[in-house]
Amino acid sequence: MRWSQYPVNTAKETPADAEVVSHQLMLRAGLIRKLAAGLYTWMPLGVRAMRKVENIVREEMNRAGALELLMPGVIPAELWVESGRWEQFGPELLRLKDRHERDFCLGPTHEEVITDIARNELKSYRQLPANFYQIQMKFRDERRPRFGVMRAREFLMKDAYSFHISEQSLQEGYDAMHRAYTAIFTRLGLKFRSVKADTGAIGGSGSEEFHVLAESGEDAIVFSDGDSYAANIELAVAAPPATPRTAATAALTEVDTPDAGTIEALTGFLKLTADKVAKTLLVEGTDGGVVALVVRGDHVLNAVKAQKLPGVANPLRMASGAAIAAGTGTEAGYIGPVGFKGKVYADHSAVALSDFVCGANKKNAHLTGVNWGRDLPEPIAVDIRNVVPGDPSPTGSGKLSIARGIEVGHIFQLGKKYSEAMKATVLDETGKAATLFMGCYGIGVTRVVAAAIEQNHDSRGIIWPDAIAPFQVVVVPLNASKSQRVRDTAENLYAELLAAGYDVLLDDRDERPGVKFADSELIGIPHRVVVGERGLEAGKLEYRHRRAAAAEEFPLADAIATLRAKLG
RNA sequence: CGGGGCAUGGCGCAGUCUGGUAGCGCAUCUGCUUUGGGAGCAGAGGGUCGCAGGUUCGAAUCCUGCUGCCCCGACCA
Repeated sequence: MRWSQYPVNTAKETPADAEVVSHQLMLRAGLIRKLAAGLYTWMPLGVRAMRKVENIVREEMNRAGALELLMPGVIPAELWVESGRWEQFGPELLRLKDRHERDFCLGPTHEEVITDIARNELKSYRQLPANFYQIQMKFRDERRPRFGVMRAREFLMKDAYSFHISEQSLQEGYDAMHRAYTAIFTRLGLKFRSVKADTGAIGGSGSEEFHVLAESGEDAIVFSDGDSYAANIELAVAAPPATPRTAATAALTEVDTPDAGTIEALTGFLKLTADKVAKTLLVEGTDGGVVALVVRGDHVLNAVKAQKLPGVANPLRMASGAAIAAGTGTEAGYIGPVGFKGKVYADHSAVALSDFVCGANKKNAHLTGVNWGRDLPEPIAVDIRNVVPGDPSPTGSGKLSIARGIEVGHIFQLGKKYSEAMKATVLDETGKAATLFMGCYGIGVTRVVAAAIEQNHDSRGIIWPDAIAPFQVVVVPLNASKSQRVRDTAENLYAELLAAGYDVLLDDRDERPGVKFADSELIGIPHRVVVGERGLEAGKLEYRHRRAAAAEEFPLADAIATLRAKLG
């Protein structure tokens, strides 16, 4: 491709409304243009990167035995009513009516459609297992689209669905997808981890997420340095402390703590550390009352864990000011479990406290020297906090660390959730109808592109991994208008690289060297060859990798062989 | 959906408080010079100041109502 015929408008200035680097760089490099909130046009350069990801995904899915198909983006409501999700899904599902006033939605995911296909097309256990996938634009009416294509409303997704006669076959299919995903992200050249995950709204049993590691990632992922344990923070198990609670030594005392309604203010006022404080949070219960959740002052409540507790409303809702007053007689900031009449859950680490501090259920007052069993009943000990770095691994070996990640893939064992609701069965060996076991497997293709940039960039711009780069190599002639020799050499090299099968970009624009260097670095082409009069005098060209600190010269005569070695 | 903020050439902004002929930088176009790290000079084109009302002799500026967008907020590929 010739740059002069390829309208990429690069920008020196960073667009004001772009928050994260990948979004900024994608706009500056002219990969995408915004049409509306969460809706982007992929410009030619961006599409090239997107297609590279897409093709690797396609190849590995095919290699794993999955079959590509393509379902409609617009889905009739009936299928969603049948699965129960027309009611459940909420405002993320964009609903619309056709000219006959019939209800439709824009597909945010395609379990319903594929299950309908499966129940009509799959008749016998002999046809199983089967795995269908598509690569398609999805639409989710996100409550808050942000970070450019990272969380867009319309995005390209690879979604796969597998069907099985048994749980064991499902497990095998799931494992095969895990291997395929590992192969995909490895080939893409990204640093990634898979972690155990909560199944969330889609439902089902086992589930793992694939995260591209990046400082700016929205998700916290947890892994052990002692073994292969890895989970996202929502699921990561906070093990009970190994050392037992120490005996009570202090007497229960009420102290005045004016305006100490936060842990920070309280610890400052009482001159103690937050791990001596029991923080009490009131949440709505299933019976209309409130439930007390107690965690240590230095810990954070984990909503996903808490809302699974018996008696706690799911999804988790913090109690209103009125409910707090009714339940405790005070306001948030001074709540404590002593004398609380409702159900009290406490995190293992809070249960292990002795002589601790908590709210006195009286404004501007706290209790010190509090001890479970002596001053109040033993609470129900549970795991309701986020793990913190240094916590012991729940497997017993090693300590946990926390890293930031961007979720780019998610695999689920759905079980019979959809096949049961939609009556998808096949005949088994005995000729009886058997409900299908299902798995589903997603990769956010457009998000992978953004995540790759998030993980691979510097102050000058994008640094594409070779596998994703829109062009592998850029040929940069310097001051070509002044030199026939530079022009001819660059043209020849360009032709030879094309003939050798490389994606090569020839910067044939009549621009100054600085502009060309800056542009090719901004758009992130990993390999660069400079053709200049200076080098040609000595029969040399110049090569530089986007990550290299300096350029290296090589003989013009060996150009193709040298570049083959560099480009792979 | 709550809370906060912003809408002025393609992009980034000033001008609004205190009404009086719409400006700057980048980008674009033309010419000359320049050419190993985002050039210089000279010139040019491009904006019904988000939309609709209102106040006024006069509104980007004041008032009212809409709309769009951005940021913060516990489930997303």
